[in-house]
Amino acid sequence: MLILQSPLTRKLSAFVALSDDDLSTLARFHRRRRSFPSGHELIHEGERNQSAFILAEGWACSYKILPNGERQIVNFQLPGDFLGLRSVLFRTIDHSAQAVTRIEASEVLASDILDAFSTAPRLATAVLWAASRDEAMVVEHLVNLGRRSAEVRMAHFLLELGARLKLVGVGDNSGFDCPLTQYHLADALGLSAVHVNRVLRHLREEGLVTFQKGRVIFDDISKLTVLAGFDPDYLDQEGPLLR
Amino acid sequence: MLILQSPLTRKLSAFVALSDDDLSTLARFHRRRRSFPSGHELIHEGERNQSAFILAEGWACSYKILPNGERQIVNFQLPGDFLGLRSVLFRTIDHSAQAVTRIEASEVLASDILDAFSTAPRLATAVLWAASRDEAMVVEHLVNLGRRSAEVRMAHFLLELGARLKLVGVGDNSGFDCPLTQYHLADALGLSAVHVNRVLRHLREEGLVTFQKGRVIFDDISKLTVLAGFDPDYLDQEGPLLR
DNA sequence: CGATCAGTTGAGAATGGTCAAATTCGGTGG
DNA sequence: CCACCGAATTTGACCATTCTCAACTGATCG
Repeated sequence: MLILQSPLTRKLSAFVALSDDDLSTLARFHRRRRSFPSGHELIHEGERNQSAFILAEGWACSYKILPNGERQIVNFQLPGDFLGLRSVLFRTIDHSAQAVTRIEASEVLASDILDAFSTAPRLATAVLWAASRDEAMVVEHLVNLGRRSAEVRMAHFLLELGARLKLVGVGDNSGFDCPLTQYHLADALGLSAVHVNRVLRHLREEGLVTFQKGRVIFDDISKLTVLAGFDPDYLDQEGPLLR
Repeated sequence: MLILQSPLTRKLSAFVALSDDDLSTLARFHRRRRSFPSGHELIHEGERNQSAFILAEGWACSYKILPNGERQIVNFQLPGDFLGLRSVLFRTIDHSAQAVTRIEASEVLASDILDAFSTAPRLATAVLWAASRDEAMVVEHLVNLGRRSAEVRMAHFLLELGARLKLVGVGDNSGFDCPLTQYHLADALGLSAVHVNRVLRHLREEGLVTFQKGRVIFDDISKLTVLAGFDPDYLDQEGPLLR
């Protein structure tokens, strides 16, 4: 039994009860662990045979660049999340990913993952679960972009980030430390940086949230939750589904 | 060796070379095949222990309804696509899905899929691949909503739909039959139905695409592709990745 | 032959974008 | 400690895209 678990192991264990064999296979994913500076691009859109990464420490984001140079951030990754998992199953990768803060990440080769799948089927199921959870977040983000106003969009985004961080054990209902700039928010929410600033000011003046100096403070989380139409349970997992 | 393959089998075979065992496991997914009328809701957001479906014939869409009653369509499903795959791995399903046309679909229980995973690891990999392909489409859609103008968004959407249908063998570069209403387009693209109408008129007047009477005609597909910044290859798979 | 639903069009309003110019803040070198 | 630099944030004025409301057309169907 391992005492010190990686964030990924902790996450997957919340879904499936993993055997010792599964755990040691997972441990092998963490051999090539390295550190990358803030801003470093780990995954390059269009690259072939790109390997994936498991984030162990820090924040990252995945995004696409449009022909006109604009950027759309698809999601942010926190410790325990995969980076570029789709590159394992596709010849070329369809998005880029970069470190938001200085990060620690383990490189995982496509063959590592595919081999693990054939020998450890429960692990395969667990990884599919993790991928589904990612997709659920992307879907929620898509709804956010398609049908919510800038203000509600921002509120929803900050609440979701807060919920994710709470699950990982960082931050609580009062707020969280947040290394994102207003440009990150703009690129994630499909807004201009100028408008992000105005929306943040308005939310602050209404006494709902404060985003300043690398910290998000939920001044009135219940009002904010109502405004955003946010379901606080949607990422929650009430104990392992598979035993 | 089966002569008549299901659309799903054909799709998965484009990615992994499936053994006869895999194929017969896959065939078992198609026992409970049924027909549903246009508009029927097969998957209900918030439901527990919801089963999934494999679409065999017709078009469907998955979507979320917001507190204010607005709808955001996340994706359209064509023959060979899964409906509600995430319900297999989550206790409650986070979106709804309904038939756009009259459809034929096979109900698949969560246990069918999870059992198949433990006995047929290649199939597990193939399903993860299909899920990743779905996610790639959702990501592209997200970028569409976040960073493209209504006109470019529409152009991109119609080209993508055309590309998917071409892969399935329906339609070609000249156009395709399309059962969607302008309301479907509005709910998918995050626009009002009124604006959808204006955008379609403009694209038609510019001689780029015509969307009328259940048919999409690419009047000038190369100009349209440039306008949309569309990569025609992004869904393409050049022969099986795993042998 | 009404009723209904998808599609069309116009006018005015609102949301969010662009451009340009401050201002603040965290370093960094002297 | 202080002056200075670049990056991030803030604000104002004006503009563009898209929405809303409302009315009208045309097809289909019982």
